[in-house]
Amino acid sequence: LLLLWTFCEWPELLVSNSQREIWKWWEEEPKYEDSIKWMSLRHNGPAFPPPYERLPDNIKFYYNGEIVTLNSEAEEVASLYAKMLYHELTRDETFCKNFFTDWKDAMSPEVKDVIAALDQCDFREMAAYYKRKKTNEKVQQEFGYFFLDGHKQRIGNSPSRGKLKKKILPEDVTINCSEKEIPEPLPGCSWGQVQHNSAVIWLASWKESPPGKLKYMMPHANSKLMGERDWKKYEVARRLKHHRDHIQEQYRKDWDSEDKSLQQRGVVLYLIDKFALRVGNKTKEGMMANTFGCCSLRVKHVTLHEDHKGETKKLEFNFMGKSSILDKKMVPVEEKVFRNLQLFKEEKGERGEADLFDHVNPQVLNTYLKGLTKGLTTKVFRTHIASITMEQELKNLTHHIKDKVSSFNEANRKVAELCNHQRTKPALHWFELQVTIEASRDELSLSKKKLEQAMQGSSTEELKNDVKRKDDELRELGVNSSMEENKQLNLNSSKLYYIDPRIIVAWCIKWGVPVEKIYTKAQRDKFAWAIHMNDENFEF
DNA sequence: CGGTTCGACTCAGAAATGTCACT
DNA sequence: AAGTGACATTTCTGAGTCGAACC
Repeated sequence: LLLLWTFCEWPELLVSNSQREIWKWWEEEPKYEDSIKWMSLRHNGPAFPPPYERLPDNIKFYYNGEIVTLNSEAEEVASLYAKMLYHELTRDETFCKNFFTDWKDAMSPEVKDVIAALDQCDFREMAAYYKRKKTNEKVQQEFGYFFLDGHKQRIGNSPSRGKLKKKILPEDVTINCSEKEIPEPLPGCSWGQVQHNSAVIWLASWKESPPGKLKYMMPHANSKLMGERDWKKYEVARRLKHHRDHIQEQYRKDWDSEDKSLQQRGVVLYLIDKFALRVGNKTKEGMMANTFGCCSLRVKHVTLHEDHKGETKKLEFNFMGKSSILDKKMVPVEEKVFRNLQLFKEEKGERGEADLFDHVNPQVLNTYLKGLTKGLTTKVFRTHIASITMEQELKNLTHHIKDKVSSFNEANRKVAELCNHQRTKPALHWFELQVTIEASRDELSLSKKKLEQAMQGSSTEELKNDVKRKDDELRELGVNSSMEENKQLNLNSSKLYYIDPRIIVAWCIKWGVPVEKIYTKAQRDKFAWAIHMNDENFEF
C-alpha cells in the first residue's frame, strides 16, 4: 500500500512567462453543442518525479542502536516514514503496523532478517536530513497548462505527493486529448490508454490502488471548461425561483397523501427547501464513521419538541454530515410536518437506528425534480437558498453598517451558518507541542540546578520564583495539549461554491467597493466571467 | 425494473505556504 | 535586519452528488 511517487510538478516546457492571455470565453457565442466539451485538447500528460536518490553516506539508519545499510528500495520506503516521523500518524498503531508490513516487502532478505520491530528503528538522522533538504531546495511548483481549442489554460490539482499508496506509472494512466496531439510518456514507458473523448473534460485519469477509486487530472477552476459549468450551475439555481411556489404547493399536498412514498417525499423536500440539507446518498460503510444527509437520516437524528421554551413544534437535528461535520440545530416546523415526522418515528417503534425515510431515496427525488425543470436536482436548492440569502442579507445589512466590507462578511456569515460550513481551530501539533514541552522541561531543570548552586549563597528568592514560574508553564502546556477542539464558521466554502458571484459583483459596483477587497486573486480568476460582465443591476 | 456499482464531476476543511507588522 | 507569530491565501485530496451502466 505504498505510493512512492505520484504526479507532481509540471514540465516547464509549455509555461511561458509572457503576460497572461485573458480568454473572454464568456463573450463568445457557443461554437458547439453542450454535450461536446472541446474541439481540440493538447497537453503533456502528468509529470513524474525523478527516480529515488540514495541517501548520502553520512546519513545513517540505525536498528537497535546499530548502523544498518538498507537496500535501495527499503531505503526509499523508509524515507517516506522518516519524512513524517514527527507526524501524529506515526503514533497510530494501525498505521505503523501497515507500514511495517509493506516496508518488509521492500527489504532484501538480509535486511529483513535484522529488522524485526518498528520501534527499534531509528529514523531520526534521515528525518533531520529530509527536513534540511526540503527547506534548502525550495522546489519550484509551476503549474502546467493545456490548450483548449487553441487557447492556453491552466491545469487544476497536481495530485498528492508522499502519501502511502501504490506507485503510479505511465502504464497506469489514461490520457484524454486530441488525436495527433498525444503527449510523450517517459522514455521507455507508454501510456496505459489514450482516448479522444470530447464529451468529458479531464486530461488524464488513473486508478488509485487502494482503494481503486478513479482519480482525474482536471482543468483549473479559472479555465473555460470549469467556469462555464459554474456559470451554468448558477443559472439553474436562479431558475428555481420560478418553480419554488409550485414545488411548495405540491409538497404540502403530499403531506396528506395515502401513498407513503409521496408523503415522505413531501416531508424530505420540505426539509431540503427550508433548511438547505444535502440529499444524503448512501455512504460506504467501512471503518469510517458513517455520515448522513436528508434521505439517509435515522430516527435518532431527529428529536421532536412539542413545546420548546414556550414555542411550539420544533425539530432538533443532530447528525454527522459531510466530512464528519456535526449538524446540530433546532428549527421550527409546520404542524403537518411535525405530525408526519412523529408518525414516521412511531412506525419504526422509535428504534433509533432505523431509517426515518424508508420509502424515498435520492434517485426518486431527483427524478421528480428533473421532471419539473431541466437540470433541477436536490443540490440546486442549497445553491439557490444560499444565493437568495446572500442577496437579501446584503440588501438588509449594507445600509446600517458603515464599513461595507464588514457588512459583507456579516451577510457571508449568515450563509455559512445556513450551509453549516465549519472550521476547526487546529490544536497545536502534537510533535511541536512535545518539542515545546521538552524545551520547557530542560529550562526548568537548568533553573533548578542554578537554584541549587545558589542555595549556598544568599539571594535565592528570585531564582525560586523562576523555578516556580517555569514549573507552572510546563503544567500549562500539558493542559493545552488535551485542549478540546473548538469549532467556528468557515466563510470560504459558501463564497466559493454557493453564492452567485454576480450578486457580489453587483454589490461591489453599487457600493463602490473594489472587488479585490472581497475576492482574492485566485477567486477573481475563478469568477472572471462574472467580474467582466460587470452588471450593476444583476438580480439573482 | 429496482437496486448497486461506476464514472465524472462538485464541494469540503485541513495542511501548506505566503504576507506583513512588529520586534 | 532576521526572526516570529498572527492571519490570509493557496493547495491538497477526501467526501459528496448524480446520471448511466450493469446485473
